[in-house]
Amino acid sequence: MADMKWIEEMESRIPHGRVRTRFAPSPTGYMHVGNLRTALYTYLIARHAKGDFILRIEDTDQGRLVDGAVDVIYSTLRQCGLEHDEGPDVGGPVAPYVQTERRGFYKKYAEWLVERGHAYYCFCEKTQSEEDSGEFERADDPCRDLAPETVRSMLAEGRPYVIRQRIPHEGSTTFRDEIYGEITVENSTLDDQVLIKRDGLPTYNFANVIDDHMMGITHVVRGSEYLSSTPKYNLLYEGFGWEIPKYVHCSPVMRDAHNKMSKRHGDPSYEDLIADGYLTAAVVNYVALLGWSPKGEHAEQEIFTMDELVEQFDIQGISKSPAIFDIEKLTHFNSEYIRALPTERFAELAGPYIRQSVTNTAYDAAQIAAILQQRCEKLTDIPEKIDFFDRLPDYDTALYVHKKSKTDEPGCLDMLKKMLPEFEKLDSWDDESIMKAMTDMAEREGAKNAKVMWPVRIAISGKAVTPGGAVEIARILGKRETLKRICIGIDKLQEKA
RNA sequence: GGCCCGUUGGUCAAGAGGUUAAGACACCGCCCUUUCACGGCGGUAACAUGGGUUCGAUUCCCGUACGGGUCACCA
Repeated sequence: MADMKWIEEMESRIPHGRVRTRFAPSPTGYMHVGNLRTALYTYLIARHAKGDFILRIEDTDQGRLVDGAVDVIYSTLRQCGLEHDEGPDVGGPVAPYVQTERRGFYKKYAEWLVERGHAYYCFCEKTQSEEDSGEFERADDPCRDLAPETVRSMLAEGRPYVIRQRIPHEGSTTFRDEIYGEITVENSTLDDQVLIKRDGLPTYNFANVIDDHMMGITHVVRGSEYLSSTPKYNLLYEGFGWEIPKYVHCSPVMRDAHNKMSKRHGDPSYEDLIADGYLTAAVVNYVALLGWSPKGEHAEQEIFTMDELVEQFDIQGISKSPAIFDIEKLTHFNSEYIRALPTERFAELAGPYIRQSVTNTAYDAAQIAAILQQRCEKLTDIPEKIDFFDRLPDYDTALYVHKKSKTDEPGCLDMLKKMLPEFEKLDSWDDESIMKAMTDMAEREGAKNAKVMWPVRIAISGKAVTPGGAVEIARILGKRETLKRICIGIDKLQEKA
């Protein structure tokens, strides 16, 4: 007999009258980009409607259990600004929020569903070969129409059983997805899926329906792989006489035209991207636009704060077709975010990367950060861009000739020789003085500024491409080191000549 | 294979019967420039396909092709 008292008690706890969404990850130890996007959309739908965002942990797959995996979920959501209103850590009106702690709930609902005629006990023993060959067709299931007293006695005997959903043989089921619209399928294509397994635990599909209902979820947001099981969900809701939630099925995030993003194929997870030097805000912004686009006056906007996303997000803007993850476009977003950072904040983030290659603390990290910020696409680019500070430049590979021939090799040597005493003469070593020494020289020589600055840059950095120009680099290097490097450059060029 | 879904440039995408078919990334060119970058300007590049419906289809309908999903006592 179904425990109606308990069910009524549970039903009375369900919040009504507000939008409630849930993110229900399985704790795997990392956050897929696709999962992150689902979490984001789920969060945005709730917040946009001033509703509740709930975190539920689906940890029933003990085989996949990973230590500390739940903490990864908490910290990722926190970093991304997806704060939940209810969840295992903060509690809430429909606790518990961890599926293993809800173990006992499902069977009670399943028993009730049996009484309502939409599920039945099945005592069939299936061999593995029958299972594999699909020999047992749903329509054939002899338990579907067992007499009640037979069922009672078999139960009393302690015969093992599963509980199956009773799906009508005739007719069709129509459900509405907020993105895909109305979808109708023939009931004959649906099978009497197992709700409660032989071990008494629910199947994923059943647990989901029960949890979503018990938690008052109004918008079920999930991957499109669940589209084909949705008719069965609908039949379950109908069988219980419950209000059907709105479904929002999101197409997958792909690695290429054929495959989903996956850790297995070496595709980056959220934490991999962060380790690769991407900023959380850039990742979130990019991912938001991967499968969703704003409408109306904001249709052209690409950079969004979380508040703006909450304001603008609209289910109508979610795309039906899969989107391929494009690391180059993410990189573009990242450089936009890096450039927009307050200088102190960038210095803070860049510090560790700067020290990876500039170990000499005589060189001020803040000054180096200042020349880097506008020219850095991701944080991990930093060490290689500024490796010349610690190491003497490699003049043998340095380019002494500008690709557009603004300067030429003999001119370079000449110019370095001329600049050496000018720099030596300087009393103060600041941008203005260094610049003036060089522009004065250019003027005297009747040459373009580049004719002077190019060889100096090469001599002191050994690179054709540097963050900042000759002036900034000379300033940070200091007068002594700058002079030393120019002398070496002169020697090298003379050797070559 | 059955059922379901999808298909606009290389990628993300706008478009809602009549548009020179937006915009962004990437790429190319020019300008600016103290290199690169940034910025500015410009360029290459798309409606999978065949039939309808219509005065008119990227837009609506049907078929085909291609792609994806799903057909577990996994989640």
